[in-house]
Amino acid sequence: MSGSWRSFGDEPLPAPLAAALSAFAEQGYHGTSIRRIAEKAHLSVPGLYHHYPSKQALLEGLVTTVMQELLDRSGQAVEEAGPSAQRRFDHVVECLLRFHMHRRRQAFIASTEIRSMKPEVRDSYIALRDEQQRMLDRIVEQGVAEGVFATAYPLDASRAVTTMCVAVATWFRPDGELGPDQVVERYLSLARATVRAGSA
Amino acid sequence: MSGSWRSFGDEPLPAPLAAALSAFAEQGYHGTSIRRIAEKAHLSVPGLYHHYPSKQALLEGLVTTVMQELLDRSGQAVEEAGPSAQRRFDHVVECLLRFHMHRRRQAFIASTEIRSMKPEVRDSYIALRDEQQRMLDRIVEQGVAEGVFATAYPLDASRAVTTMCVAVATWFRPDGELGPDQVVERYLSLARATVRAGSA
DNA sequence: GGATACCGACCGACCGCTCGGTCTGTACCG
DNA sequence: CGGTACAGACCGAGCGGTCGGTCGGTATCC
Repeated sequence: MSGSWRSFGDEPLPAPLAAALSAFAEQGYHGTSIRRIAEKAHLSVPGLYHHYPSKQALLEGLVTTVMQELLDRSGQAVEEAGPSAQRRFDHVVECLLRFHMHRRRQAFIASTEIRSMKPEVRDSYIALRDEQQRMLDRIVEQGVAEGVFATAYPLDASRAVTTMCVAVATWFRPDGELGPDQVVERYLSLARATVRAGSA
Repeated sequence: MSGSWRSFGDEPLPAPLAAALSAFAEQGYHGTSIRRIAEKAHLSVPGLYHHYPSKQALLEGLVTTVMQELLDRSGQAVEEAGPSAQRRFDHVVECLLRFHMHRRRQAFIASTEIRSMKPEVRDSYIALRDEQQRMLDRIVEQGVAEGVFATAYPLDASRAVTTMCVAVATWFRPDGELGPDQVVERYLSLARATVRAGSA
């Protein structure tokens, strides 16, 4: 379906994951006790462990699904954009921005709790994250090769653009003064400038 | 002294702070036990408490000094730049970049452990951080007013530039393939592009 | 009656922190 | 110059409490 990467019907997380999400976002992984998560999920501690085998499994359940979703949406966004580097770039950046506004807490946890992941969880997360970065890298390189982007440092610019999009998750608030569409407009303009896109 | 904001003679931290720094950087605040810090400092637990009254005091000792130092250096950098918005911008960005390479672990902890700070520590840290942001905000606004920066969104561009400079602390490695001077050259170019500075 | 969904009670380990000391100086007194 | 007084630096042992996780159940549904 066209543009489906743009829409976020808020399918609810299972109660234990939703509880872990809000607790981790507030206190961090190590700062959150399993009892606090159980309490937020309206469950006893053994009740919680009936659904998830460990605290680490809760973190894993949050971060692997979220990165996979981002990757899927980005793939759709690029595919829909067609061959133009400019359009591909715009679509991926918009996708990154919308994702980090609508999934802000999951994305925030995934990027800040890397240290708390056990090696296998961390490795698979980083692999997905690198794949996401390379997707944008290739687009910027394509744009530079075609002469539509004029940056002298394509890979650094690509990383910088990703960084500023990801950082949106740290300050965006649904009830803030800027709505998602305004943020997309502004940050798309900034991202284009960073790679020195031809248009204004 | 001219350019003193550029030079980082590595004055060593007191042993307990150095130990806390490396432990917090590896495991995070809540993921680090006081015993682990004591071990790294070659001290017993009571020996550690002889120097610092609490675990929180170690965190405070790391984050308040580091933000104050950044603010001091930025002030010097701006002052040395004179009245030109372009030169002021360049100096502050270079200062941010060099700081986040040379003080990367302190800066990383300060920005990632905000949740772990007790309210008074957090409040004073955030006040310093905001002051740093406003310093760059005013420069970008000045540049836009004078017509040397063409960005349509000065405050968003200013935040984006800060974000990409701060993020350098998360990936820069002293033994990496890019040295500090190269990073400054590249990111200064990116930062100028982001605010649409007149020069190439 | 088996599977699913839970819970009260509990476990060993570890948490941040403190108690009651022991050292090694160093300063001053006679 | 020996002796006393004191302070800073440090530690073994252990405090009350919380941690992640588990055991042995019960209630409910198909």
